[in-house]
Amino acid sequence: MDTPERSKIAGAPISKFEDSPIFNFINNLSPIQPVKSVHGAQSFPSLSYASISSVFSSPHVNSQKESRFLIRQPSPDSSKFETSSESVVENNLCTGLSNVTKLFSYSAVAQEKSSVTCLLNEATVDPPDECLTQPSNLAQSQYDCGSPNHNMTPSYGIKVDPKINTDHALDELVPFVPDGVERRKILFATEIELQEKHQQEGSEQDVAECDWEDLISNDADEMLIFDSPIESETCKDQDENLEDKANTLSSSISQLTDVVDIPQNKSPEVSYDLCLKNATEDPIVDNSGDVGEQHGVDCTPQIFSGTSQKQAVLSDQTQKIGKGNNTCTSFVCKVDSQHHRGMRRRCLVFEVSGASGKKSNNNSTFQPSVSYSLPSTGKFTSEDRRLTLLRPGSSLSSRMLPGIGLHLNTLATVSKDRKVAPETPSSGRCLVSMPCTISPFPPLRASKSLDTEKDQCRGNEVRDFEDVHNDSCEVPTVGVREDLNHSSPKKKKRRSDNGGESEACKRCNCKKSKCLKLYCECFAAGIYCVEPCSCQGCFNKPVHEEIVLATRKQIESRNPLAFAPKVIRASEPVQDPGEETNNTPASARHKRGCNCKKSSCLKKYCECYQSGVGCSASCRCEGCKNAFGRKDGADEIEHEEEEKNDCGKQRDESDASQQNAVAQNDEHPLADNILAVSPCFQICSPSVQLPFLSSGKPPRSSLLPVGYQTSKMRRKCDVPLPRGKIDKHFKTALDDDTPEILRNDSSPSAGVKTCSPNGKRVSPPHISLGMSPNRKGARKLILKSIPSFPSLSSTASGNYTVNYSSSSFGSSTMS
DNA sequence: GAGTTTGAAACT
DNA sequence: CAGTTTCAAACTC
Repeated sequence: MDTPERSKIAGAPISKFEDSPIFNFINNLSPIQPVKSVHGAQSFPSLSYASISSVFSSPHVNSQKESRFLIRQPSPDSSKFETSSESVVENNLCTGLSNVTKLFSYSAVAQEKSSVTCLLNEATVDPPDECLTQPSNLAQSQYDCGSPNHNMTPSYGIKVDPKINTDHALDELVPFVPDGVERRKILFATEIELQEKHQQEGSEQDVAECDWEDLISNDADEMLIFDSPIESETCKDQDENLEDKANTLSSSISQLTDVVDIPQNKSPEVSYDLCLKNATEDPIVDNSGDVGEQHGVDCTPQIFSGTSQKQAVLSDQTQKIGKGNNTCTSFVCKVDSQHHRGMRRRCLVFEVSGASGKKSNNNSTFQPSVSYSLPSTGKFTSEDRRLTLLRPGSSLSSRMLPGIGLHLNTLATVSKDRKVAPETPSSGRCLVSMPCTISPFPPLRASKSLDTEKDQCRGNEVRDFEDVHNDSCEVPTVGVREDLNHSSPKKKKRRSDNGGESEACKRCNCKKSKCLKLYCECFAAGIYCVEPCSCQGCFNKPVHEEIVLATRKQIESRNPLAFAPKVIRASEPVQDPGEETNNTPASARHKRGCNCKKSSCLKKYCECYQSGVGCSASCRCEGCKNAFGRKDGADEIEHEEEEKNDCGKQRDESDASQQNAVAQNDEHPLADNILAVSPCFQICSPSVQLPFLSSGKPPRSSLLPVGYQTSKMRRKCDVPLPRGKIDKHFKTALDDDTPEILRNDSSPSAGVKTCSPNGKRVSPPHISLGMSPNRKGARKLILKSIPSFPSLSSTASGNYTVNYSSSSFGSSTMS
């Protein structure tokens, strides 16, 4: 907390670090050379500041997540926890160890590459408060790890990661140890020296740093509140119980650890150093305990990050342990119990982030739920986080992310590489959630604040994703930050919540479909049902992933585009990056069109209206009065009749799109992103502030699949729209001989009609999954939805971030 | 909160 | 492909 401690950390710990095998391991693992680490150390203080801003500026999802995980990961010390509960989980995950290791290594590399520092990443991810808090944590951990530049961070994280060390990387660790220690020593010494110099040189900076630290310390204190002795005790008790249960399982793990010869004694120190914040702030907390908790916490994400199968395995293990019913839940619970402290940390962080530090949730109790300010349900999954971040009703709300789910999951499963958000399965969505999908949205939101309630809701969803994503990937996005600031840790609310938000956020309420049919919004959106859902007999949960996937497959077999976004963007991707893409919903059209007869397309019964798009020729509606664009071509909204001359409906559509775009472009980052992305994105990004949206949640389908534009619609109007921007977009779109899907997903104009004239889709390849790299749109999709890297969620998130930035910024930033 | 309306999804 | 049924959301009271 206090700077003095910091000094302590900087100085005293060194020996400990050196001694710790983890340290050695980290040193060995980190591709980065010690020098960098030193640099990082120096920069660290300053970086912390800069990082915050920088974070906003540039989100490096990958690095963040990874860094965060790495950082948080407890030292091997907590042999108990690790061996017991975590070890079990880890064992299950063992298969994934290699992956994890790769990820870490990858992350390390990526971090090096990425300018963003770990701090930044986390900062971005975490709410401002969190940032403050984290800095202390990170400061230590990260600091130790390396410069904020990230150079060291990755390696550090890797090293730190007890799991890897004990479980997977044992072999690797052994060899690394020797060098690492000395390196670390040198690095730390250098860092210390540098810091001292730095302090001397820049008194001002120091002051600023001190202030910052003070702030952090303050925040930390608040956060620490959770760490009250009582909590610690309870946690300990729980931990003991868990340990007992897990002992059987852990025996094998302990053997592994023994083999590794990781000095537990030292490990605590290391963990302490790493977790400086906790340790410093919370003297009460046992180092080992902290470590263990951290492990648990940290590990969970990693575990989750693993494939669904892995998750399942984990869940099984956790069940054995005996804590939660659901795999996710159980796992989470276990983690919580075992790693209360760690959870607390995390929770604190999240809370801070979510609540912007406001809420300390008060959870006098230690339970993670509390710490996360999660839903009372006790689920801890990403959803919870999402909830906390999300909704709050506050501007922030968070993300929907959770949802990202199945489809996302599917994608994830398809590309195992993407890993899921670290989140636990409990939150199905979160767990399953595809980090990738998530990541993209956050930026959107970030870029644009969601004003409308629905938008918020969507935003919440998105945020959820973000949160999840962030949690896993910790993408630093300005928007996220904003959200965080605004967001209260409150759980996301659904329909129950009043106001548009509630609607937007609401989940399904299926009673007979088991949430395995398109009736179910969650399922249709490709996300798992979450707590907020009031569905009955729901199978759309991570636990039933197989069923869900099978069902999904079945449905897709009937209709390949069943899960594709229902709305297609009319506007094409802006040729000029500078120009705004008219991604607005208005420009979009419903893939199949509506069939309204009584609602006149003026109510949400109408999918077009619900999606905020005008009716198109594909609509079979009667008495269309769609405010977003009539089927006949007359736009209710400020349609410019002049322009209509060009192309009847299309023109109208385009007009509407333009107008809407003009009005909404900024407002709806979603449109772009969403369109580009998959339905999942839709969920995430509902931020369009359409009137209806404000009142209600945007239909998940509302998001346009990027690639699909109704070719018919466009072709009908060969003539470019009168308006330049739109015209441009459309031109591209119109030109398209190439399949629209391929052309662009994200691009507004690219929107191709997914639907056949019949209204049934022409099945374009799944957006998320495959996309030919050739096409811009496809490429974007790939980037967004699919993590290029096989790596865990972090990578995926990173990809998304990139996309996001591009999409949010009009694709100015290219992926 | 219950009931009705609506239109998509699913089924035949 | 059309008609019907089922379903859940949207809406109303």
